[in-house]
Amino acid sequence: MNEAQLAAELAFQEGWKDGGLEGELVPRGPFRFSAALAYMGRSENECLFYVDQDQDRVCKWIEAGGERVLVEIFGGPEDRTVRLRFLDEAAHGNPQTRLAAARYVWEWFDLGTDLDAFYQLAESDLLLGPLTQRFYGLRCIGIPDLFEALCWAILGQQINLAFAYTLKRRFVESYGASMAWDGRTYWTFPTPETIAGLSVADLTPLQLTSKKAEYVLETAARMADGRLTKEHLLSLADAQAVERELTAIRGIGPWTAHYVMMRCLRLPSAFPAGDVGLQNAVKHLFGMDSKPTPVELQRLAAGWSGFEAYATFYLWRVLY
DNA sequence: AACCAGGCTGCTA
DNA sequence: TAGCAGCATGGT
Repeated sequence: MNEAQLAAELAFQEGWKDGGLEGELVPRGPFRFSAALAYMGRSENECLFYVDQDQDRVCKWIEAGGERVLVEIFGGPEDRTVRLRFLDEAAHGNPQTRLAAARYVWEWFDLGTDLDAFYQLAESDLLLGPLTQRFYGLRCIGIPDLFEALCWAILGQQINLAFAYTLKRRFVESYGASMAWDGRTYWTFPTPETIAGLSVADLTPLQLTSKKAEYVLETAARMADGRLTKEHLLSLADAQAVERELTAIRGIGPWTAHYVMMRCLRLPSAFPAGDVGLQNAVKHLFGMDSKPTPVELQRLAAGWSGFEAYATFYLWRVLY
């Protein structure tokens, strides 16, 4: 573990209050649980967690520490913290399981990042300033599992988000694990081992293109045999090295690499410059009559140095 | 009913 | 190095 990772682990341990059947995560810096919930409820078709807008909570069957636990996640006092309630018995006598699940949620909600520095930068930015007020306390909701992050990005290439969610649902419901609770079915994302054992013909019926099927299979094979791991990517020296490593894989281009760096590896300078959504957000906010080019976007982003990932997430939030 | 969608590969010049 | 066709299908 390097210095930054050690600091992050210490921050988590400070923020996690285990109370047995329930627990609380206290984030660093500005945070509003409702901002996270609003983002997470953007698709009715989400299959990996269930957002209950009426009751202000999200439920997920979390895979952590070698076990799976069903967790209810809701806001704490004044919307400022995240509370966890462990619903099934797996976690009840097991502090290690609770710790692992809490660590997952901490990472998922990016609770270790202090937004103050980003907000300070945004204050003098024409584009970001208003957004940080509009979405105050919003964290970059992530995808802690590397295989899930890569697959989601690959599935979502060059199609609209609604269809991407449909593809993900078919993929998960075909090859993931499930459990039923309170009249609802909860799913975990398929493992690389499971997917690596498939062929293109198993995936095209889900309406993946044959190319996407190949990309997903290749990614699964690399993760199943250990050539590709999150730990290794995190150990690399800089973002460029990570991008090189990821784009060496067929089907993973700069957009997918940066998407994963942003939502899974949490590299603050990750920036999917060619992203259509990003272009549309900027076009919309500036009232332009055509989309900015990637070069124009890069010019804009020059002022966001070190915070490109958060800038991107806040810009995306405008659209959905 | 065109046109677009949170791109990538592989081929040209 | 830069440009571009092809992919291939659902949403709006």
